[in-house]
Amino acid sequence: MITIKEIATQLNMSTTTVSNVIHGKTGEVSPATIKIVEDYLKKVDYVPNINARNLAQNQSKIIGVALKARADKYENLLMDPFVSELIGGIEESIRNAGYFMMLYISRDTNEIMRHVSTWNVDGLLLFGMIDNDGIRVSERYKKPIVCIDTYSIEGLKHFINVGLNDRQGCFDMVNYMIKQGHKKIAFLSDNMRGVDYERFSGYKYALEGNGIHYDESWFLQIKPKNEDIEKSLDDICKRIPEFDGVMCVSDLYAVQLMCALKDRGVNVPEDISIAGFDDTLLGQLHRPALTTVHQDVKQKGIMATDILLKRIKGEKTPKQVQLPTELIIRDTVKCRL
Amino acid sequence: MITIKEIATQLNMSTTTVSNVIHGKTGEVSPATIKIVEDYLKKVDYVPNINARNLAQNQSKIIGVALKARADKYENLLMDPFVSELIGGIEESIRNAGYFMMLYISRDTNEIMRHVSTWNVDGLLLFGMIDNDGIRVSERYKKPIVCIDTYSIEGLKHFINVGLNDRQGCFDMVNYMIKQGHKKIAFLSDNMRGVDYERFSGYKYALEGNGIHYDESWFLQIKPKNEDIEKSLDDICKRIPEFDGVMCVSDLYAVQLMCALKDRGVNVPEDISIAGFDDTLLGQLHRPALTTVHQDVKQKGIMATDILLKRIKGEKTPKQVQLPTELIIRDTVKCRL
DNA sequence: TTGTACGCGTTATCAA
DNA sequence: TTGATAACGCGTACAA
Repeated sequence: MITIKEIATQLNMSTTTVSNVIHGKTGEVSPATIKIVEDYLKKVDYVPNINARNLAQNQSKIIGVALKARADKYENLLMDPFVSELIGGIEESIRNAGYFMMLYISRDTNEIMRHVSTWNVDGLLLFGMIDNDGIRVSERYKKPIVCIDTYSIEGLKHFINVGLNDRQGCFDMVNYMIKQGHKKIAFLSDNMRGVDYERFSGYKYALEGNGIHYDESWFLQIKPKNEDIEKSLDDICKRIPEFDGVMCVSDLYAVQLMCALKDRGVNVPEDISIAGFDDTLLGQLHRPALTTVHQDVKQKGIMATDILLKRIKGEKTPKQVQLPTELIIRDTVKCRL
Repeated sequence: MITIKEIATQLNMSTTTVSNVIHGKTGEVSPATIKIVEDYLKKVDYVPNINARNLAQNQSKIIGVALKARADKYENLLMDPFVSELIGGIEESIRNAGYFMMLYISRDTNEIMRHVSTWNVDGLLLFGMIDNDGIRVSERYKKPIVCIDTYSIEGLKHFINVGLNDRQGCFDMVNYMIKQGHKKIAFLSDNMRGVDYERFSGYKYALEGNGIHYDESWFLQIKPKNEDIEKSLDDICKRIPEFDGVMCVSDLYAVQLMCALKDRGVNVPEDISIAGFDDTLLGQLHRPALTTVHQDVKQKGIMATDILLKRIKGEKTPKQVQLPTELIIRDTVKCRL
């Protein structure tokens, strides 16, 4: 770990000169000196001490990526294919921009804030915030923040959000199902907040637009925690005969449901149609292949990161981005006409 | 962002006293002062500047997690369920130990080394290293390093490795297949190095132990890159009639193969038996459910992190860990007797 | 029990 | 074109 000071001593010059060369301030240095310094830097394989640099410049070159885990979900958030694909896109963007990614998962918003201020991150990417979490963080932390998939009416004033037209996506799919002759369509989710609520709204809106009356009993609740999932899937399967189809809030749930159904001798799509949302690997690698609402998850991560980086540089960006969805018609919704 | 100096001024005392209280060196400070300082710290919500602290102590509290991506694989490494589950375990362990995780993905070992020295990470977790990559890094970087799933005869002297009894796992599975009446069993993989080679060895050893002669043509090569995968799967499917079963090097490939087969009207396990390796979500959520070799991926991540943390603290640890495998018999290998 | 002063490695200002 | 020197915020030896 050689330092600038040491290099300066070795080369019999000042730290300023060395530093100038390192930063390409060539206008200030004679070509001969530049050459000498550059050669020496290469020879000793100089690596700047990032702590010293950050201290001097009051920056960090770190993008904090904070995922808020929900208490009622899996212990391992990254196992959700949606999350891992998102992180993949984010990591790539951060790296390409010459920044560094510090990943932090927590159930506790306070912990996240502490983490963020400790590292004095240059910007923050937030996922999994519900209700006022995002606002709380952005009020406390004055650096740029971009949320992903956060719905909050008040929040719109406080933070930038990169989201999806969730409502439209679900609306389109349910409309499609109705056009294929489905009438009694259930909605499967684990909760009714944020993204899930938006998707639910699109679902309900499509039903109503086609003169189908939504009944509360059409909401099928899955409990994703390890110890509850089997039981809740069993309950759901028992109710399946009541319906023509199920709109699932995610591919993961759609596939879990299809497995449970198959284990009970129920055939998809002959006995019941299933639609998913997200278009992850899980649905693509299922047979029958899952009919689903596509979103470009990786792109979402990239876009959120790009906006954040622009904000860090002080550039203008949109305050809200809503990515489009696309219907992917595969084999789990059957025509019942 | 209040500093110690400022607090000291406000409270009319020295920075040393404030610092001492922060670090719980209470033996040196009067109870009254402690109270005053602690209250004030809470009031202003003091957060230490980590850069200054790290600079002064020449540490970082960061664990670097470097994934080496292979050029011939997917662009998005995290999409592999195995990788994301592993990272999930690692992140949890790092966080619980009060450290921070900096994730870095690259195809270039040099880049990884630069990243590591830049941040002066306290320890390094390495995944995806092949051949001498691990050695190169550990020779250059003098802080503790733990590799995950790296095979290298020379490497054993240089670095700690947390791995799996890959050979035994594959051996057991192929043995089981043979006992179920399979004779011509192919091996599906994308390469023949590291982990894949070990698994292949177990496969071959099981064949030979049962008097079955392995022929080179039994190696089925899949090309995982987006643009090649369809073609390579097509080629593989054409060769399936030659075999009784296929031992796949990963669940991911097993599931991809099963989808390709189903699309071509080939039934698993009636027409051909398929076995996987890893026991990820993908195989669990497939029907027929995948018969596979289980490994506790999350545990692998946790164990690697724990060993690294012990090394950082200067404690003794084993140099090599080999986690066990377990056969998971589900529905994709049929009895052919 | 409390305070002074310096070092950590870098950047930046200003003088030479 | 180059060189002193002062910050940046924290930790700590040593002095008071």
